Amino acid sequence: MATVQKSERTKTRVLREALALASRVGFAGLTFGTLAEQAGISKSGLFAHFESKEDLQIQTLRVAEQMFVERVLGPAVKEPRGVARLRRLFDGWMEWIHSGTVPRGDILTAAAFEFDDAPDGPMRAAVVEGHGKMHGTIERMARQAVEAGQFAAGIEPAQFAFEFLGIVHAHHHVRRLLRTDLHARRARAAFERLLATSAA
Amino acid sequence: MATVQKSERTKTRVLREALALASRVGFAGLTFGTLAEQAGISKSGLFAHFESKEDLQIQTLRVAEQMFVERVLGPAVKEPRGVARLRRLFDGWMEWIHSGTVPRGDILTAAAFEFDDAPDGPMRAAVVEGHGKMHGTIERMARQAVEAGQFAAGIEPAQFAFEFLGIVHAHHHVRRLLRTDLHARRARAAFERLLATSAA
DNA sequence: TGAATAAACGCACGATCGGTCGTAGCATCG
DNA sequence: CGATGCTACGACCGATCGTGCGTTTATTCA
Repeated sequence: MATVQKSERTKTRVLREALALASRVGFAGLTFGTLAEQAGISKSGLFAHFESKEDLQIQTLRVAEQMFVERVLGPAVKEPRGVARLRRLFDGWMEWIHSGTVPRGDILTAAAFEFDDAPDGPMRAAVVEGHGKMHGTIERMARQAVEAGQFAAGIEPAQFAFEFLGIVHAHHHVRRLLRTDLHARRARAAFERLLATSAA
Repeated sequence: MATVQKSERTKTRVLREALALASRVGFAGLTFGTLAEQAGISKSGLFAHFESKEDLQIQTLRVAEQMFVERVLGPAVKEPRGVARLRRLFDGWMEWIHSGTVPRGDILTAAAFEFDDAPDGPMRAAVVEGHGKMHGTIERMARQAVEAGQFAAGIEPAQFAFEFLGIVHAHHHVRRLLRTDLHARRARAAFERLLATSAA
């Protein structure tokens, strides 16, 4: 028994450091050398846990996704279907961006920007898959709002999802570029306008 | 006379190659080695024209900006003030993204994504400055639309600019991530909705 | 044309990258 | 307790990065 292997605890700790590091310098800057230094482990020791840099990146991304689900998506789906759920998702996402959890903003959005033009590979595939899942989730929520009669019948859920993600990404980007939170209200206003013009 | 120095022509040619290269692999991937190879010049020969990598990046960015002004901004400002001008700007920008001019989409937007979280430096400053100019331009156009009575009096030009840029950036990003042009109509629909809800 | 100048070159540097290998230490379990 | 196997280590490799240096080649101008 006692399957809480020593190795497993080390790996968890290393992954936490990896997430922190990636959130500061991006996934491309997540190198074995710097991670080893930060985690207090030797470079070659890392290879006992990750078989390649790509593997390290993907596992780190998974950790981030898991945190996003716990802190943003989970609370949202506890709300009743429709507009309330969409609102909670947006609020949670904005909070996630501003929280100290991931200091430089939304690491998942950052990864999407980083790898949108990368050559094909497992990491890019993982990012694309994550984007697809998120898009599908928002689309489903929008459809439920239509079915509940909260959104007009003519509203296209996919169009709604595109614009929803666009607002979140725009906020993330401007925040990082200008290093100010002043645009949070712009994003919120855009979201409210999106909701208003979708209403039945 | 004949002040069209040999060097100047070489530099122009090299910069054209640099722009093509950066549009394929990003500004970070714009290395002296690969550029030298592509331009048919030696690595050290490049240092006769660019004193550092940062210098090379900035000069390449300037070339791109100049092209953007010629092909997108110029035609737009020939339209009458207000909605017509904004429409032309959007159309031109979408065309610019899809044109073969810069194969991988809008290199200026790409640069903004690449450097939004970079450490301070001349290149980041240049990108921020470019974003500020663009934002200011759109804001001004929106204000003129309000003054012309085409937009409602309550419309905030800065909010309009934020959402305009958001739509363009979202399109650029999704296009690169999913490698399809299917979302051009989503961007257009979002833009039309933005115009419609801004109308007087 | 010849002297002065500028452009382009080959070469090499130190740093850092992802990754391999042989080995020593320590946890795990019979 | 003692054997086994995983964890972590230090040293090292080849490639590539940005960037100097000293020299050769090409251009410009008197």
